Amino acid sequence: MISGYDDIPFFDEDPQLSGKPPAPKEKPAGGIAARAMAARDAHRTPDYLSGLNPEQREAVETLDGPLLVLAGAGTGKTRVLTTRIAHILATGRAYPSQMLAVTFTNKAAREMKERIGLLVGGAVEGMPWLGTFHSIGVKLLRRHAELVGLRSDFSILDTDDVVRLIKQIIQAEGIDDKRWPAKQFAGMIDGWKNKGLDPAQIPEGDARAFANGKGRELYIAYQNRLKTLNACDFGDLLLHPIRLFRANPDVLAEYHQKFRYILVDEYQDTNTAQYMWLRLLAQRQKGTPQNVCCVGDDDQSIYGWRGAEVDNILRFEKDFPGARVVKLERNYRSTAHILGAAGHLIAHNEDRLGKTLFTDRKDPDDDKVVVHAAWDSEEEARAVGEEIEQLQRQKHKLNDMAILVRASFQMREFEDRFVTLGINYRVIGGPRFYERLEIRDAMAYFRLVSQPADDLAFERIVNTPKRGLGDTTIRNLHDYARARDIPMLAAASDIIETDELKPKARKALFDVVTDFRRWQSLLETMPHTDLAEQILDESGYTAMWQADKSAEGPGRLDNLKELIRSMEAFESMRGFLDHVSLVMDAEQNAELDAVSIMTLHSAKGLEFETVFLPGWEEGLFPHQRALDEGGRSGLEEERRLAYVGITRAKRRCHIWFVSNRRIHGLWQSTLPSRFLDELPEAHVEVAEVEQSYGGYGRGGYGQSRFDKQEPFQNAYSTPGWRRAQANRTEATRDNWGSRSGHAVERVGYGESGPRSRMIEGELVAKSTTSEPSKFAVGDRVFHLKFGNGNVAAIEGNKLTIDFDRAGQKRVLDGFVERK
DNA sequence: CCGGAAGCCGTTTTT
DNA sequence: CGGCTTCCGG
Repeated sequence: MISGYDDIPFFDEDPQLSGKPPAPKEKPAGGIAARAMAARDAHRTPDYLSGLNPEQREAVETLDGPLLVLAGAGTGKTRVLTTRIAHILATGRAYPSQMLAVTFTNKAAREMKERIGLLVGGAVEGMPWLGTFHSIGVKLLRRHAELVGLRSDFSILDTDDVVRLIKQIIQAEGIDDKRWPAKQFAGMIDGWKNKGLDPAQIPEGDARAFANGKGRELYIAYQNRLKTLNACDFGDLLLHPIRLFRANPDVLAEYHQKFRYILVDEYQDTNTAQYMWLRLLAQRQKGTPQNVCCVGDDDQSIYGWRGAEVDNILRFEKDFPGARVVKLERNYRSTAHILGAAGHLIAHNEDRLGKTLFTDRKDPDDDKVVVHAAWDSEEEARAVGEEIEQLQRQKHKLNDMAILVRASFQMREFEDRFVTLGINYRVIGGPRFYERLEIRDAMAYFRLVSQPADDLAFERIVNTPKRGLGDTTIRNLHDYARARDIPMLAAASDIIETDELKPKARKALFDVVTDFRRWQSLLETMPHTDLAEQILDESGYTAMWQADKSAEGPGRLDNLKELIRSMEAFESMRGFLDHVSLVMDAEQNAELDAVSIMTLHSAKGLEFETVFLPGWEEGLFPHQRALDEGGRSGLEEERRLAYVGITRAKRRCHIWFVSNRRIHGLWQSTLPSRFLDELPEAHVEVAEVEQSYGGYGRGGYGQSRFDKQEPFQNAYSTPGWRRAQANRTEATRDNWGSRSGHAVERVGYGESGPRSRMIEGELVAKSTTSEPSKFAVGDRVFHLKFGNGNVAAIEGNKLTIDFDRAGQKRVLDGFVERK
C-alpha cells in the first residue's frame, strides 16, 4: 500500500515515541548496558559503512551542522544519501518521521525509498517526509490549508487546467486572447512563482509586459479565481507553504522541532521558491545546529531555463555558515577515457566550483571516445544503427545502449531507421499516461465528486459524453455561478429549479446533478475503486468509448481499466487524486530488450554501457536559442548538458555530427559543434571511414561545407578524417541481416494518431520465420512512416516496397497493411 | 458536431 | 517542410 497523507498522525508517528521526540542517543546514559553498547559500537564499523570510500564516509558521518556534498557524476551519490539516512536511523538520532528528504522527481524519491528499505530492512515503512518538493508541499497544505485560505480538500491543477483558466480570465477582462495568449501568461506566472513572487512583488516591467500593463491585475485575478475554486497550481504548492510559515511562526516552529535532519537531493536544480522554502525549514533558532545536507553537482545543472538557480549551490557556504563541503570525485561508472573527455570539456566553464572526476580503472582495452562524421542525419542514423548491430553481434544487450539527443525532433530519424532494421527501441519522455484524454476526463469526474467547487473539472465533463449541454447552456450556467459566486455544480443544482433553461437542457443538467449527488454520498462509504468504476459506468463515459468505432476506442478502455487498477494501491480517492496530479510517470516494460532514445535532459541520472550522442553541430548543440537568450551562461549550460551526456557512458561513447541537417524543412549545412574542439585528443579518436558513407545518390553535395572551412586545428583535419569526407560512396543498400522480432515501446506517450505515440510493448514483427508472407508482389500497401507503396519483392517476412514518396525500402511485413 | 482548411511555429521538462 | 491548433463552414 502506498501511504496516503491523512493516515499519519502529526507528531506521534512512532509508537515508541509516545508524543515526545526521542532523546538523541549520541551521549549514552550512564547505565552499564548503555556504556557497554557504546563501547562495542565504537569498535565496530557497521556493515553499511564499510565499503564506502573516505569521502563518501565523511559525507555519511558528518551529521551535525550544514553539509554540502558535491557529488560528481557516477560517484555514488545515491548510495551516500541512502546510507546517510540509514546511519541516522541506526544510530538512533532520529526516527524516520523526523527526517525531511526532498528530491525533484518522483522517480528519485521512489528509488531512494527502495534503497533505504534495502539498507535498513523492511523495518522502516518508508519515510513519511521523503518526497518531492511538491508532494511534501501538498502534505503540509492539507494539514494547514485554512491558514492560506484553502480548504483541505483543495484540487491540484495541472498546466492544462491552468491555461484554460487563464484563458477564461483573459477573456473575462475583455482582452484579446489571440494577441495575448493564455499559454504565454501561464508561463509568466510560472516564472514568477519559481522566483517566489506574489502579484505585489513582481517587477514593474514584467507587470507591464503583458496585455498593455495588465499583467499584475491578471495575476491577482488568477489567484482569486484559484481561491474560489479551492485549487492550487504547482507553484502554489511551494508558495503557500512559504506564506504559511512566514505568517505562522508557531507552525514553523513545530516543524523545526520535528525535522531533525534535512536532506536535499539535486540541489543544483532548486529554484528560488524551493530555496526559500528550504531556508525557512532549515533555519532554526540560534544555538541549535542546522542539520541540513544538500547534495548536488554544479556541473550537472541543466535546468536554468526553467528557473533553477545554480547560484543556490554555489553560495551554499555563505548561506549556511560553518558548512562542511565534501567533494565526491572518485568515479565508479566510466572508463578513464570517458572521464578524461568529459572533464576536459567541462573545464571550459567558468561558473563552477571545480571538481575533477577520476577513476582507478586502468584497462588498455578501453575504447577512447569516438567522434564520427556523417553526411546528413539519415546517414547518421544509419551508421548508428550499424554500430548497434555490430554490438549486438558481440552479444551486447540493447538495454545497455542509449541514444541521447539535444532536441526531440532528432529522435525521428533514429526511430525510422530502427523500424527498418528491426531494432527494438523505447522512447523515453514526452506526454504521459495522465495526459491522455480519457484519463483526464475520468480524473475530472473523480475530482468533481471529491471537490464540488472544481469548476474546471465540471466544465470538462459536463457534456462528456454528449448530453446536449452545449456552449449556450454552459455559458448561462457559468454566468449564473459567477453572479452568485458559487461553484458551477452548485449553480447547476439551483438553476434546474428555475425555468432559465430549456426543458431539454434542464433535464440533462438535472441528471448530471443527481448523479453527482449520489456519487458524493457514496464517497465515504463505498471503496474508492468501486465508486470510480460506478462513476465511469453510470455517467456513460465507458459506454461512450465502447461505442467509439475508431481505432483508439479499445486502447482508451484499456487505459481506463488500468487507471482503476492503479487506484487499488491507494487508500482513498483523495490520495489517488494527489498521486495522479503529482506523479506522472508511466511504467516501463523492463522485460523488453531495447535501445533507449531520449533527450539529454531526461538522461540525467541514468547510465548505459554504450552511449550515442548524435547531432553535435553548432546551432543544434549548443542550441542557437540557448546562445541567443542565455549568452555565456547559456553556452555553459549547454556545455554541462554535453558533460551530462558523456558521463552517462560506462564503457563506450560515440559522438556524431553531420554536415547537412534539415531545419524547418530546409537543408542547411552545419558546422561541427565547438564542443568537439573542446575534447582532449588524448582520450578521443576520430573514426575512420567504417562502412557506408553513402549519401543516397546525393553526390552533388559531395563538397561538404567542411571542406571549405578553415583547417581544423584538431583531429578533424587528420588524413583519416579527410579521407572520410572524400570517400563518400554511392548509397549502399540497406543491409539486412537476419534478426528476430521487433518491438517499439513508447514510454509515456499518449494519444494515438497518424504518429502513434502509444506504448506498444511487444509488437509488430515477431520473427524472421519462413512462414509464407500474407502479401503478394504487386500488393498496394500502407506504411505508417513511408506512406503508400507497391510490394516489389518478398523474402520471408521482409518486403521490398516501392513507396510513392519515400522510394524503395525494405520493410518487415508487420509494419505495413494491405490497402 | 464534425471535418477540412488555413495559419503558425519550430529546445530542453517536472511538478 | 510538416505537425498541431484553431477557425469556420456545412
